[in-house]
Amino acid sequence: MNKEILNYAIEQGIIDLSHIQDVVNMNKRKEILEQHPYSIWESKDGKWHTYLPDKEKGRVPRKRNSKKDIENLIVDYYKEQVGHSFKDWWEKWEEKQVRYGVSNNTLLKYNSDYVRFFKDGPFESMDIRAVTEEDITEVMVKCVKKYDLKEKGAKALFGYIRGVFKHARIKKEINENPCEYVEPRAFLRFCNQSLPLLDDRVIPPDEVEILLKVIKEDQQKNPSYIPLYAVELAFYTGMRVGELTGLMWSNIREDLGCIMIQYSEKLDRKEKKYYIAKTKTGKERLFPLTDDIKRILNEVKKQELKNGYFNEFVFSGENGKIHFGAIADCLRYRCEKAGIRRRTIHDIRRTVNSEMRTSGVSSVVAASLLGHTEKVNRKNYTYDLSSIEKKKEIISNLYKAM
DNA sequence: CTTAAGTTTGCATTCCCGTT
DNA sequence: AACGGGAATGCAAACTTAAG
Repeated sequence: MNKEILNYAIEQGIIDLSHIQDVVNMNKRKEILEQHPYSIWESKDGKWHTYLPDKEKGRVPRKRNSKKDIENLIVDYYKEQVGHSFKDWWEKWEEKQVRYGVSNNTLLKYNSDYVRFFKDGPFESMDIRAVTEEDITEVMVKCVKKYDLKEKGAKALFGYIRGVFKHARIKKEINENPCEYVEPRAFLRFCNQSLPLLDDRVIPPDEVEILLKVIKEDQQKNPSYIPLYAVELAFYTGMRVGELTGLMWSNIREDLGCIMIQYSEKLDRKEKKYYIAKTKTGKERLFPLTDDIKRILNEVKKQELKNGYFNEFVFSGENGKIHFGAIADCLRYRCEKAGIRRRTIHDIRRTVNSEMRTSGVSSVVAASLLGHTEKVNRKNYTYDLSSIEKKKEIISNLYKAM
């Protein structure tokens, strides 16, 4: 509401501030009663009943003469907890994280994870001073089972809880951190242990062939649809999707015979704004300008000039530079069209690397081309794509040199 | 480990084209 | 010109994974 209108209404006595206070209190009361997990009922003798949470017994019965009295009891109980609940300390921890400078994207993730794991759950209203390592283990086991969490997910969730308790410990709300007594084994053993299949990570050669064919066909049919060229370029460079949309014409260094992969387009999900920043590792890298890449870039430039899309960014459409969603979606629809399972730009990245590695390129060179460390290259990007014939050849030659 | 980039999912919106 | 159905494309929240 407009501030002047509000002030005017108060001055004129149209709005009475004391009434507003009443409304706030009523709402707060209503809110407290709504989140109370136990029902409120009247017994035959006209008495009113409910339970209140209890850290030892779990819950304790309570009885009063009227509904109003029992509600007052509940409201008072929860008011007592104010400032001490897990929820309150989560908020304090989050505020601290903001002060320490976490990004908006991370903040948004914290919030969505809170809703997912804690909202309306038993943990959020618990008095943090009374939470024991058993309570935490119990919550962890419940969440692991409920959400079928993998080990990483479970560890991330535990990381949140530990962070909140650590903060509470530093602020002297609690004397020791119960998380220190939690045995991760107790919940990790319920984690989903399944590993991703090879086909989930890399695109097999026959599907690469089909996709490139579909892309070619669509380029002929709809040559001004720029994302098609970006997907094609991904197949030749293994670039990250943000790097593709962050690519500028000034990065195409014909003089050096290479592409300077320097920027990455990112999205601030809170502000809903795209921005250009450094690549994920913060480093620039050079990628050779091959004939295929030159061909793609020339076609892009030609189409953009023809349609009036041309600007400083390599991949631009009628509304200016395109965003990574367009490239990801473009690939998705080409897959559907080709009748193969959905693939992502990152699948292409893994495929490009695995092709290099299975044909004998060292991790030093592959990692340098893709812009990550050798360790990351081995851990996340190297999959066996060699055919059984190739393996046969290798095994046949095993002792030839001796 | 924590931080944040990337992917998935499920619509919403726009485009296209044959039909009224 | 308006309609309508299906395909293509765009978008955002929810979820997974990469990488320091």
